[in-house]
Amino acid sequence: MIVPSVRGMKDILPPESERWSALESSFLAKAAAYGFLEIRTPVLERTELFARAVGESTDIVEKEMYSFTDRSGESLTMRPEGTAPVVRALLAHRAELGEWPVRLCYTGPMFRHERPQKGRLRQFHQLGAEMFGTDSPYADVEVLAFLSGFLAEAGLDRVSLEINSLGDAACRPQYHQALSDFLASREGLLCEDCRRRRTRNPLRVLDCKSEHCMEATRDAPSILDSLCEPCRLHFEFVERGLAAAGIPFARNPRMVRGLDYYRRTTFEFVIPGMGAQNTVAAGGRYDGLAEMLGGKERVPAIGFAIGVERLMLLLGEGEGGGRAVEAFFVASSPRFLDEAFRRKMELAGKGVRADMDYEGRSVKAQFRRADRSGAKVVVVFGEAEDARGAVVVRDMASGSQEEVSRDEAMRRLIGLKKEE
RNA sequence: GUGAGUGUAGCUCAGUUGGCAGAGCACCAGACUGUGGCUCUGGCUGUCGUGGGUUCAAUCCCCAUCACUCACCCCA
Repeated sequence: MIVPSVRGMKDILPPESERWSALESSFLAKAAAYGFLEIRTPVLERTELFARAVGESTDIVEKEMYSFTDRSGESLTMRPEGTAPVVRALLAHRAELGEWPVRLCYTGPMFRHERPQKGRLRQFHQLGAEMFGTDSPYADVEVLAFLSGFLAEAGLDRVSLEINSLGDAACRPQYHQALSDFLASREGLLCEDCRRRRTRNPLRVLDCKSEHCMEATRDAPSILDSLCEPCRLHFEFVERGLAAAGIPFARNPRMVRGLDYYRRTTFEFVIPGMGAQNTVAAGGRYDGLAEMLGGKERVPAIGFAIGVERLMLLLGEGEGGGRAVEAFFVASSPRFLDEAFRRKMELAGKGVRADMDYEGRSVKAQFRRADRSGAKVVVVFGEAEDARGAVVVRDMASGSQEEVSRDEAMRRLIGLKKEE
């Protein structure tokens, strides 16, 4: 009985793994072009970090964290998201990271104990970026331009960007109160879930998919109408910036985020008609988080995360990597295996991939394998040529072949690689 | 956490109203005793997810369990 893998955790096999690597490198390259350099933080953090950053009463902290007590009695948690660890690292290494703004990005696995579903796993992966140390809405526009540019370059079309503002400490409480009062007046019309949400997290009611609730909240007060002057100006600046950058977007005053730390700008890239998990990337501004985590100074910040699995889903199978085999060596007799093997190793050392059959199969079978391997040429080590120190080089596409010296054959194969 | 569906050869699936299981593809060998892709011929492979129960007998019925899928919830 083989040991099964853990629920919701998947092996990523070639050639899919090749596409993952390619996606990650293109992300890091794009990030570098915008000034974001990679940070690698531990997968494990103290549970307290997420409890404080993400919010005690969020679903993530309440029931989705992989937490355990380690041998020293400390409660540790496998990170459910990437922002809190990066902020923690920023505060710990403030002096080493240079002047504001500090731009960091990351890639890696995150863990949440949810019921697995299409586009949702227990170990999933994110590409993320965070920009620290400026309140300027230019930062919001920059981060969105980076994200939107990356998604487009990755080959994603049909995405739409939705933006919203959650206000700040000055205006959000008033809005909460206003919304709460409104919902109280409509209590009877709400679904069971929403009645519960009404007191705990009123914003969620606006996001309910139930038709009754959507109807009942049609004329609910909008957060965007309740913003204080600074928040309103900030939001409008971001909108103008996006327009100037040629990035299409839509306001969505009902957009809700699952983490408590967001302030002001929030955004999501969604794919219409992709099923339940239609958010491929999301983020927002979190100006208060550094202080919540014990930072002495205020560090305004904005960032995003992209769901790699969801992005891969959208990009489809694609061509998929896999390294092409340049040449396949056929040994017409087992006594040529040594020679063929030595040549194969020699080519590998030069970065050329050759393959051969080690099992002593018939020439016919070796050719069949050569064909399937996709090799451009087959090199035959045979009796007749051996006396002359030569081999037969066959072009698999055309079927033409000729006899050349072994050294010449090697030179050609190395040349073949260089032509690409 | 809730609900529904699925789980049979490497892959995609069929199947028996309960009697120790099949197809296609793939794979292997052969159809010229050094040469592939097409065609033809032959061949190999399964604890019928796992553990119990009912039965003379279960892959097919019952219970449990695990995994996967989809939806809800929530989120990347």
